[in-house]
Amino acid sequence: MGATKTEHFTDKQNAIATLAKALGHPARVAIMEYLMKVDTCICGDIVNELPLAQPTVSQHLKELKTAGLIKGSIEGNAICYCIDEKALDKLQSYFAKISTKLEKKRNNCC
Amino acid sequence: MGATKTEHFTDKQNAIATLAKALGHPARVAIMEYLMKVDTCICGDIVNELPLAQPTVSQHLKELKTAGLIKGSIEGNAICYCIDEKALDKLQSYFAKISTKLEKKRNNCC
DNA sequence: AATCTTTATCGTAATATTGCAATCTAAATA
DNA sequence: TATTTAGATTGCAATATTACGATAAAGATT
Repeated sequence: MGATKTEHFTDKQNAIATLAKALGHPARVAIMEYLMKVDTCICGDIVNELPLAQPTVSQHLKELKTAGLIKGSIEGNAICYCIDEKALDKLQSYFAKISTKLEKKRNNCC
Repeated sequence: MGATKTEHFTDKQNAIATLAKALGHPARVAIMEYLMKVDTCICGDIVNELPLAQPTVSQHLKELKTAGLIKGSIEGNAICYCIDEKALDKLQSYFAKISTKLEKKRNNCC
């Protein structure tokens, strides 16, 4: 088939999967890291930072935006993209929670 | 094309992307959560927990294993899967670091 | 207004992913 | 040894992703 059976899983599982999937490509990780690095949100320039053609970068940006990881506001004829902290907080607290749980168990197995 | 240009990105970016990609499917998130939930690592049963056929689950397990998120040891004619903490630690510290950095900047933009 | 600049969208080719039925493998047990 | 059981592998169909050339849209600049 090829289509994910999202309806069989919980909303939370789907939400985490969506965020993780959005970061499941090195170009998108690179974009996030670039947006982190520049102190104020830079407009444009992302294309020059990446070894990919402009339409490809635009597509990756769209996916990050759809997933809620970044937001973009129009700034003249350029667009100002920056990180949406809410989504990253979700991921951060999710993995923090898991790490805490794992700590408690301390290798009950394997 | 369709093939990711991994060679253009840093090892670290590729590593994070690989881990994120592995969690980019709700079934795999569900598997991880199930392995978290059961106190000791249970052998088998994962198939019964998921709304997917056995070959499909087996494939998802393989992907999680390849990404380094879980490890499996043979236990008689069953297999004992459990979470590999190292990979989760990587993700946890990655997002923790990002969150700290974002905190410092406090919405310089947008 | 004509042109430039920046970003999005369309169309398409190459490749990857998802899912399952059928089948195989190997240890366990009858 | 024949059978059962747990899990992997194979093969295939449906769908998704990745990448880019060509082109469009819209504000900026000349």
